[in-house]
Amino acid sequence: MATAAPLRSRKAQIDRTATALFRARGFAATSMRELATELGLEAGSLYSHIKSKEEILHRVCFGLAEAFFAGFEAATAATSAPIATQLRQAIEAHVRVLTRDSAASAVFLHEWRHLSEPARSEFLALRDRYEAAFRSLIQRGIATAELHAPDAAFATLALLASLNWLPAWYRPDGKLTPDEIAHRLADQLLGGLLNERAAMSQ
Amino acid sequence: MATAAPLRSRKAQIDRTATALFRARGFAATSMRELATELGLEAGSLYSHIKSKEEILHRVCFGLAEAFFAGFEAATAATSAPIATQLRQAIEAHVRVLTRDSAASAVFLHEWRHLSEPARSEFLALRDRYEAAFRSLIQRGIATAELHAPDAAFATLALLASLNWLPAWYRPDGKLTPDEIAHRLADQLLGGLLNERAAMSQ
DNA sequence: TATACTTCCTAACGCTCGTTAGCAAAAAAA
DNA sequence: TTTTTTTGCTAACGAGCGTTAGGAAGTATA
Repeated sequence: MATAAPLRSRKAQIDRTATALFRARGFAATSMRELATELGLEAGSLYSHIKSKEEILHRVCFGLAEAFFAGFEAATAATSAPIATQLRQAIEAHVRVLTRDSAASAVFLHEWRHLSEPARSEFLALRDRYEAAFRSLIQRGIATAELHAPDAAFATLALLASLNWLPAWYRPDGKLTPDEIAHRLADQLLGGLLNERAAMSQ
Repeated sequence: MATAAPLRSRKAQIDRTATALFRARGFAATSMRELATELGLEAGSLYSHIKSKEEILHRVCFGLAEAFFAGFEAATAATSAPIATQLRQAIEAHVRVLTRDSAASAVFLHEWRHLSEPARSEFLALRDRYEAAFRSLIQRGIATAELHAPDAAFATLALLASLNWLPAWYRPDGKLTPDEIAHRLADQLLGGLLNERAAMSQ
């Protein structure tokens, strides 16, 4: 019944469309009938491809978690590099994931609470691990005097906060490219953390 | 039928309880029956005090908007003060509103999309005005060379982003008082904006 | 005491929800 | 060509939703 060669599998199409709806209306306020209409289907037909509404949310949330971890690990793979450099690259990697799919990012950031147990707890554990990785990096930077902050945990939260607000205002057709945004954000956020001497080399 | 003197009006109790539920589960996923149970009532009884579910959301969102504006205007009333000082006080005022009622703040930040028109547009207009007020302050700071940033709009978004993530991690029983948090956040966020010379006087 | 107001109840309304069962047609594989 | 897989339909299920009508009991006011 499919007309031409589908660019992506039907399942992937459902995920993409659902992600956009979840972002715009929220998970709970998005109905399967709405999603089906958006895809030109009837509600029941969705279940030939997916198991449940929550399954979609699960895939989106855990898929993005994987992307964030992959970005961080690539950014900090060069363990001999200056901490400030690693942190800058981790920030830019984080921004790149956020901008590559800002709808999925918004869902990742706000809709995870609609996961039921045990997925919800698993998700939060992942998020904590990610946050801890950033914190550890900043702590090491403070220890080596490359960075300067009164409280590493506090600085980490403020840093991730700035980054994670991005999907709320980022527009793919805006005047700044994702890379420019990443660079500027890193500049501004590292500005408050860098030690004056180290700042010269950045 | 009321037992003792109610500390607050029933309506206010409903608002408070609903706010907590809206924050925890989201507006759409919170049912009136759930809210009623939390208050020891039946669902229908709520409607002796309120007109609709959305009316509660409306009150929370617009009430907080008012609080934010009041804080900003008080912080910037001394127009002859250095821009950096005004900005610091505006930041601290914002944080104080966020910490005074972090549940309502979280609802204000995330649940406004469930307002129906025209309330939704009115809300967004208010939010834009508030953001513009911050941006204007920063722009003037750049113009007088008190502040330093490549792009005022960008700096404003990053600044408010850091602040608005606060309700996500703030705990009233944490080790930092609201004032300490406000002060530290202001320190860290102004750090990236202050010109080096002006920084001495801060 | 009579009157009004506040507060809450029970019962039900029309509606939408996520999901399932059973079937059918097209596409792909054999 | 036969078989299997993919994709989609219609119809309906049980449940929960926000909300309302109408009544009753307690409290305050006159």
